[in-house]
Amino acid sequence: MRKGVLEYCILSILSRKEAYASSIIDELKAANMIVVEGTLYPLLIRQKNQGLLSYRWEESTQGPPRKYYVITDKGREVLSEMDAAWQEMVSTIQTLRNHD
Amino acid sequence: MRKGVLEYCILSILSRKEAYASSIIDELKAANMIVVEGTLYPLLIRQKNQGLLSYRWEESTQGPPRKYYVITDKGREVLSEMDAAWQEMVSTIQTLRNHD
DNA sequence: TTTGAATACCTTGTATCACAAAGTACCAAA
DNA sequence: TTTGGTACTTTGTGATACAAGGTATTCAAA
Repeated sequence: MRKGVLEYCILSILSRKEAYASSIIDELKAANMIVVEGTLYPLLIRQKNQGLLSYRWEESTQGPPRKYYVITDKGREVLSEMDAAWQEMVSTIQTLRNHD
Repeated sequence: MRKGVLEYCILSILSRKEAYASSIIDELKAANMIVVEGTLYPLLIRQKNQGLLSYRWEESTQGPPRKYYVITDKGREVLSEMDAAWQEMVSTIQTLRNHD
């Protein structure tokens, strides 16, 4: 029953292109999903420690350097498992919800 | 970001007919959703304390008396809010997932 | 030159929640 | 009267999301 929707969203965003924390927060916000820094930073570190992400530093002209996260092959594997798990969850809820 | 999928499932099940904890677990299991007693009992108590559920005792021929939970009017209201929130979550994920 | 605003990263403390495990209690059949 | 099945409850632990605060860099304005 452990959900991990947020992890799913992060991997999903990073599967399209690399990004740094603040930009991920913006993208989530644009999708109506509120996440704060205190949630996201530890989560990125966790996913990196699990081998799902790597990162590189990049200078910015607008302030301090940015930590760009990149999804790994293992991250893509896990993402596709999460796709399946999410689809199953959606259809489970649908079953429960329309059961008569 | 706190979702409460499990709360949603419980209200959904109880919106069809009253039930006691063990039968709810069986129904969830039938829908491929594993939930254990130590999760469900506190959750039912929480929802009761929030006024979403009430309960009554009923004797059983098969063992100890059962605590049948019943959804309240407020519970039905919250359930319909959860319906909307769930639909929004599903479409948010879809947006993130298919964004290009 | 220093100050402040903007950007970005990180940490700490707290509350909640799902689970494992153990405990309590009732009943019927062997 | 003991055993097995059913049912409810509690306790302890780990994970996680959040609020709040802290550190550090850059640039522009005072």
